[in-house]
Amino acid sequence: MGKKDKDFVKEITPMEVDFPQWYTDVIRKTDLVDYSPVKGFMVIKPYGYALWENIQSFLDKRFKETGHKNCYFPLLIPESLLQKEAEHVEGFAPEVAWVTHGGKEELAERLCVRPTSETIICEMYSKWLKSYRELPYLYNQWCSVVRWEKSTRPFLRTSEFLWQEGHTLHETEEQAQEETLQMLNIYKEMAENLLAIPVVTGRKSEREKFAGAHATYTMEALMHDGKALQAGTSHNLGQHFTTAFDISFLDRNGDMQNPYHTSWGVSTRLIGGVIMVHGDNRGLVLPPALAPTQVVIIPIAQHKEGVLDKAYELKKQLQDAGLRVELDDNENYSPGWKFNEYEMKGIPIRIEIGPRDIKNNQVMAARRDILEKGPVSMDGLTENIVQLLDTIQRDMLEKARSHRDENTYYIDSFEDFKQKMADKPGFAKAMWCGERECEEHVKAETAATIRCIPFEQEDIGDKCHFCGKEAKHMVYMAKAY
RNA sequence: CUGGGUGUAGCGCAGCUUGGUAGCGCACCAGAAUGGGGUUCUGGUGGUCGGAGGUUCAAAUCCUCUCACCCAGACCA
Repeated sequence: MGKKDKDFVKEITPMEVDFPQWYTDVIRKTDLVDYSPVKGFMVIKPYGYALWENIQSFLDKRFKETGHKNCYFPLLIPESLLQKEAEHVEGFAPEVAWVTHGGKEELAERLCVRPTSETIICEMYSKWLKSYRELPYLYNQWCSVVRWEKSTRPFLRTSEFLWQEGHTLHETEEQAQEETLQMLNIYKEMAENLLAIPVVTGRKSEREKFAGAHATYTMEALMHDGKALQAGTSHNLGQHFTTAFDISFLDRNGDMQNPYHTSWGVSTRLIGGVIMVHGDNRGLVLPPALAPTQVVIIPIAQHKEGVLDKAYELKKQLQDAGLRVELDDNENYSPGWKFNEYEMKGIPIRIEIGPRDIKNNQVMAARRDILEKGPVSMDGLTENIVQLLDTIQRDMLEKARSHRDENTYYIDSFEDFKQKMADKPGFAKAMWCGERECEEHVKAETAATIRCIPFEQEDIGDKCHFCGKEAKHMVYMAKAY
């Protein structure tokens, strides 16, 4: 197997030099998005959208398997509805876009462009729900939301983003909690099995939780530069909204009661995560399960007798096995150009087929993740490629896990923490007193925040590593996107 | 919102100091040869210099105002 001599391409700034620039270069050169005329709003181009579609189909299937149904609620929400839950409006008001006119006439009541849909959905739920017999409500919607962000970056933070939001109602507190954790687990399964991104799961601190939630659970991933990305959240909303919106039902005892409520969502931000976890200096690296094209076939010296025929035959053979295959027979580009192009786009396997291979009853297959290439016999080729895709998927998850573990460390003091955050950002495991004041102090000094209070607690001390008071939880700390 | 920076062809840039009517590379189009790691040659298309106003015989270039975008903070999926 021959390894590449060059580990970069000229259009992409190496990530060691300037990670944010590397990110921007990658998304632009690989044709995932484009900037629109409106600041902060991105156009998702076909290649980028295909990634989202694959995330959608994975999740949509799991949502339906767990009894959820899709529906659609309106884009605009009357201001009065947004006001109903105090904590919620306080959290979202600063980033809401408002519609004030219909045509030339000023509206009697402003309408907000949804930043999330709890309020409008609860308003409708309160009209619908009558009896415990109807519960649980298990609804989800795929839509976009708008949050007027001050600074934006494609996929990671845009003023409008695509997501799904699930909104469920339950008879009991226990059922709501169970639902909240079930959905978080589905997200985790998706992150690891589809995106090949290992995640840490746990609960958010009071400061970091969703505005209006009883408790927020999160999955956090570590990016290549050592910063954390909140990759999905699931909220147990308790009765906060159902009380505020007067959603009630007659329970089994004939008493009026407010149901328990959850909401959960993941967004196109996940695509930014995939880029920053797996990408390298040659561009994107896509896990096979997610890749819109899993195998690209490049014919070599295609004008020569039989090359193209064989290439098309191969394409059909692989497609029949259920693989997503592309064949590039554009004569205007050299093979070398195509190699670079498809590597940049992160396609997991490249197959080269030329006169020499045909003579030897083989093809050349190159792995994008480790940039290795070698001959593979035509006999049993499909099985080998299917298996290779599987191996790549597994290896990518393992590689990301190793990277995360290598960049997760224990600290022994606040000084030590500051030092480590400055030298080599990553996840720091620390003991914390549980107080908001302490958390805010740490953030002001280090820009790092509590990413989560992990489900898997470790006892690494009695005292808070930041203020010295009695410790309540072990937490993951990091600088975040 | 605070601090810094940049606006000239689709992208990256030069020209501005010392005003004279716009140029280079890539991309794109046509043709030919090439084809196992960004192939070569030839010919071509495309902008009036972010916008407005001013100075001047003459403004990409000088002056004033304005808008947009980028980066770093603060705020956030």
